[in-house]
Amino acid sequence: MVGQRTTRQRTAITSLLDDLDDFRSAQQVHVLLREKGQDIGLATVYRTLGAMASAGELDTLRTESGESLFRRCERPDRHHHHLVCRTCGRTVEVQGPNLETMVRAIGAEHGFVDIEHTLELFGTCANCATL
Amino acid sequence: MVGQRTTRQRTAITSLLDDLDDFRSAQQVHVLLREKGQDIGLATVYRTLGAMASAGELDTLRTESGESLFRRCERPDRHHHHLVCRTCGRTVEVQGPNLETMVRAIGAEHGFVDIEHTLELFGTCANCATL
DNA sequence: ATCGCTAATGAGAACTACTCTCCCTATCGA
DNA sequence: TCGATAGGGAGAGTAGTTCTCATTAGCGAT
Repeated sequence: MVGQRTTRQRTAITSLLDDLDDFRSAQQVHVLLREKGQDIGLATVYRTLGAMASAGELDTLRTESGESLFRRCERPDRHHHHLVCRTCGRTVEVQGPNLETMVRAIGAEHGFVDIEHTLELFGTCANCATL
Repeated sequence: MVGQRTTRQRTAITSLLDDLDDFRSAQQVHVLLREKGQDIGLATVYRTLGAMASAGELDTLRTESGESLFRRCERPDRHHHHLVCRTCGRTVEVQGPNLETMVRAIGAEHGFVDIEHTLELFGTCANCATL
């Protein structure tokens, strides 16, 4: 639950995200909602996505151009990364089992504490590679 | 060589970058140049940094807030990542020896080919942690 | 040296992605 | 059903970056 009140807008946004598999920007979500007849303010879309993301209900990533993308989280419980097909956008959630410890080790080695990291993988999925 | 002509502005920017170790934003570079008496247009700073980056002369990364940072590349030859202090900006170039193979393995496991990845580490360096 | 082609610059407008302000609306516990 | 107040909408504001276009200046040819 993001906030205290269940509004038409929040219901529309969460149900749209439930129907989508891939990452979408706030702007795309806004347009998709409008196409479904749900005319929701852009600010509300940003607010809601931001709130859901920081509540751990959504995964986020940043495109090269600096846009934030959101997607319903499959494994909200644990830290994970994404393998995204650069052709069709298909996304797989992955975990490098050693990655987290490796990252911490690298940090410690250089005297850094409180390490955070971002890792995104981009590739071409089997399907798109054979086309 | 970024372009065809050696201008006062390009000389100033490259020599400033040579003297800096850490990542700086275009805006910071602009201010630093001004402080040195080199009054160079912000657009020129952006253009030059962008050109140098795509020529592989600079490393780039993006902060959480979406700002682009630039730094003279120490090892232009091989793929590496950065461990950046979120307080003072101190930067260490790191290589996860297993990381590259791990990444490829994860991709293969899901049938993805042609894997690229971005990994950045942010932390607090020993110096800033004790303040 | 100097000429002249045109790459490069600078000032400011424009653009993109996002956040904030402020007032109004609507949810939900009492 | 009431009313306190969380939430929403419109549009202004912001930060970072890119674009436009008139002007300047690098550099090969003369």
